[in-house]
Order: sequence, then C-alpha cells, then structure tokens
Amino acid sequence: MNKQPKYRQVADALRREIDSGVYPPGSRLPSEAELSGRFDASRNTVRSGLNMLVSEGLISSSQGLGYEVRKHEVFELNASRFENLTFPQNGDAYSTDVTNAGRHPTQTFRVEVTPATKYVAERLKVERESTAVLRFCHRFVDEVPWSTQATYYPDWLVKEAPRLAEPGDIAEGTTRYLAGIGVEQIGYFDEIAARMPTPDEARLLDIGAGVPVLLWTRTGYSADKVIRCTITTFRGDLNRMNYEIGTLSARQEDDPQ
Amino acid sequence: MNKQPKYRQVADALRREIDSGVYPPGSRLPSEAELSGRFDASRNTVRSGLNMLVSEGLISSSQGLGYEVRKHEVFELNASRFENLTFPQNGDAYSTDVTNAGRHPTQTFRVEVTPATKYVAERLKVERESTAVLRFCHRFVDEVPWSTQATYYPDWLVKEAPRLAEPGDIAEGTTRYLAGIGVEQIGYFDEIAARMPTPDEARLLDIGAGVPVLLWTRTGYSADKVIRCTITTFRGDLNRMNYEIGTLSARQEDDPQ
DNA sequence: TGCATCAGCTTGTACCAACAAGTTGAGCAA
DNA sequence: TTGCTCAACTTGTTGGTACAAGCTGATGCA
Repeated sequence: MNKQPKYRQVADALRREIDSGVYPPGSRLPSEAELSGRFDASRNTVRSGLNMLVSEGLISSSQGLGYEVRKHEVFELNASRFENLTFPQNGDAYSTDVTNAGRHPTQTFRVEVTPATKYVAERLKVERESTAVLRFCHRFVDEVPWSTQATYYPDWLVKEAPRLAEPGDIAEGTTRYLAGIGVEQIGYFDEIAARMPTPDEARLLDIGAGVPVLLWTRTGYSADKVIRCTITTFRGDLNRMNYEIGTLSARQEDDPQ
Repeated sequence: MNKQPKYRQVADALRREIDSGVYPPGSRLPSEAELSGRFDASRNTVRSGLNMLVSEGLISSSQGLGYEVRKHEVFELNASRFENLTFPQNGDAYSTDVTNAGRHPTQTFRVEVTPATKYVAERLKVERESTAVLRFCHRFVDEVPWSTQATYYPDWLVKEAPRLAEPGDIAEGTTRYLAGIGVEQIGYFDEIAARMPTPDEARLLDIGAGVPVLLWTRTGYSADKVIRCTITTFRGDLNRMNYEIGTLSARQEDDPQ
C-alpha cells in the first residue's frame, strides 16, 4: 500500500488519459473546478497536479482559456549537411530547409563587438574578455520564434576579414567570404547540450515551463587556427538534430518517403 | 511601471544572487520562513518563486534539508569516436571513457524479445509490432544513474546472428560479432532530441524537476539494410555530446590540456 | 446590421491555517 | 563513550478564501 499524494494521483491519472488518447494533442482538459470535483480535491491540489504536467511539457495553460494538450510537430535539422565542408552554405540552409518544408522563414540580424565570455573564449582560444565580433540571428518559422544563433569571430580574424564587423549581410555567406581571402574552414567540432532555458532564452524563444532548449555549439577551424564559434539555441520541443556519418548508402535510396 | 507578481520577484532576486555568486553551487538557500520574512510574502508565495527556480534546474529541494544550488559537472561524450567505423568498440567506449575520467562505471544488462514500437519500427524499416531483440543497459557512474541504452535488432538479423538473443554479454562487442558473420556496419544516422523525462525515465535516471533528458538515437546500417537502432537517454544536466567532423587538424594538437 | 458592454466562464496571484514527514543535533541514559 | 530519544528545525501536502485578469458569447443599444 504505497499511497501517493493526491496531487500526484491527479497528475498520473491525467497523464495516462493523455497518453491513451482520451485527450488528444490540441484538445482542452476539463477546468480546474471540474477536476476538483472529479478527484474530490481542492483547487490547489488539482493545480499542483496540473503543474506537474506543465513542467513535463505535456500540457500548457493560458489564463481565461484553460489547459491544452501540447502538440509536438518536430522539425528536423540535418547538422552534418547544414554546413557542408566543400560547398559551404552557412545560414542559407535554414531558409531553404524551412521553405522546402512549406513554411515561411523570417529573421532579424545584428552585428556587434563584444568581449568574449569564458565559454566563447575557451573555444576561440583567445584571452577571456578579449573582444570578438558577434553576428546574431533571431529566427522565426511562420512568425513563431524558432532559434537564436550567435556566431563569434576572433579579433585577429576580423583584422584580416573586415567585412565580418560590418552590420550588413554578407551575400555569398561568411564561410565562402573567408575562403575567398584564404581562410578555409576544413573541419568543425560540435557540442550538443540540453537544459532549461534562462529567462532571456524563454523570452526570445517564447517558451513556457516544461520546454528545454537544445544548445548547439559549432567551433570551426582552419588548418591551424580556430576561426569561429557558433552557438545556436533551439526550442527542444520543436527540433531534432540529425547527423549522417559514414558511407552514404542504400539507407537513403530505399527510403519510400 | 510593469509590476511583476511577487513570486516572480522572489525568483528573479534569488536567481540574480545565485548567478552573481552570493549562493555558490552546492550551498544552501535560506529557509522558506526566512525568505518569507525577507520578501514580506507568505510562505506559499515564496514557495511559488522557489518552484520556478527548481523548474529551471537551478536549485533542488529536499524535505528536511532545504534548497540547494545545483552543481553542474558535465561529462563529455565524444559521439563521433564512440563507435568508430573501422575500429568498432561499441559499449566499451563508455567504460573506458568513464574510467579515464577517474570515475567508477557500473551497469546492469538484460536481453528481451519485444514488439517494436512505432518509433523503432520506422527506423528498423520493419512492420510495426513485429518482434525485435532488445539489449538493454542501465549505466551508472560512481553509483549515480547516468544513462539508459536500448538497442533493438530486427528479427531477420537475429535469425542470422542468434547470439544477439542470448542473455549474456558478447565479449568482442556486437558490432564486431556482426562483422564476423558478414554483416558490416558501414554508416549510421544519429538523431538528437531533448525533452522533459517521462516518470519512468525520471525514476531510472533519478532526476527531479527541472532536468531534461538528452535523447540520442543511432540507427546503424550495412550496405543494403538497417541492422540496429540504439536509443540512449542521458541526464541533460550531466552530459554533453560532441561531434568532430572534417580533417583532424591542429585543433587537437595545440590543445594544451 | 454592427458594435459595445457585460455576465460568466476560465486561470493567475496571494494570503491563511494545519498537519505530515524528513533531518539534525542536543542531551540524556546505559 | 556509545547509542537512543526527542525537540526543533526543514520542506511536503492539503485544505480553505478572496480577488485579479483574460477570454467568449449573449445581450441589448444605436
């Protein structure tokens, strides 16, 4: 007889019903008052149970509207193709991928000079607090905030490639621009982590409780130096990263889709 | 004058203090009663604020002990080396990596025959509900639950490689065993996602609120067929995945560490 | 018809009270 | 000294109340 607390029983019961399809994605749950009656619990207790499900990312709530079962449409990011070494396409990949999926991409962009954080300095192999150029992108899909991308370039590189510090877009892509002046990216190092968003990230990506962010750090290097560090934050509930490694084989061809 | 609700003011103030080092990782926060006095708020209001920080993964609480600022020691997983194509080393990589880090690895292991879930069936390219062999690993580092790893092998492959269904360990590693009978893995496809843990996952990995899981799905294929699907779940707060792509360059050599 | 208002629903915030249950250290007993 | 008990702390659970604030559809006025 291991008695669970009542608010947990509420959460478990509702979670089971959501999983089994009683409340399909997009549907509304009964109101707190109704659940309060059904489970013979106070409104506070029911709210505790609902809060668990919110923290798990299973449901979301809005004032005046009620609780809704979250939909999970996942967007695939092909990380190993994203920035092909021989045909660098940089940020363009985002626009093309999104457009191909029949969605509408928009983004805001800004450039600034900023001291490198500890995390960035370690990766760029420069002194902490030494300045770096930050090219920052805030991306949307169908007007929904999707990701933020911050690319840092070390000071010494900006001296060789001054256009990096200019506020405008670089039409041919930064990788190609750098290759043009003799700085060729020959490899990169990816780090992927997950955590709950900071309040800033939650605001920029418009995510509520229960949704983690996927952190993708790509450090690109030339034959002898680190030339950039890109930190991308994605909504964890809307994105999945893919890596294709090894011989491209029948796996692709016999895919019926 | 945008007045924030009181519980949010509590959370923001404490978050700022944690970030600025007033409460360093591992230290204890003042008790609910003390904070209640300091912020001139009821215990419930203070609890709401503290709960926010718990959901963000910044602090954790235990009955009788109080609230503690979470420590973040991250373990690096080198995914591109993990299963080298020419020198397959499979699960061994986990033991060696952990031992090299001066930690103590343990694991439990079991084998079962189970119907493939929709997710697994899609990746193995078999019928939904058709049986697969599941080799399941529950891994610990210094007695702390670290990850679970579930590898599924399709039915047709088990007919050719019967040892896959045997309960015991395969000493030389499954990749090598399969290569020995002519089924060579020539590539794989990785998918990485993040989400909040299910109650089952939270139990197996012993994670509380505010910690997401990192989901890593590796689908391995031979020249003409998919031969396995491995789903690994990690604690998001303790792990980071790395991919090294492109020419191995000076990046490694001039790394002082 | 068209528009504004408002009643009645929803969740959000904030307080109070009481008791359960886990942890620790002081202090007493063997 | 050793070991046990217990008081005094901590957070966890559950109940209650009241009002704020967002949303929707019905009502009624122009």
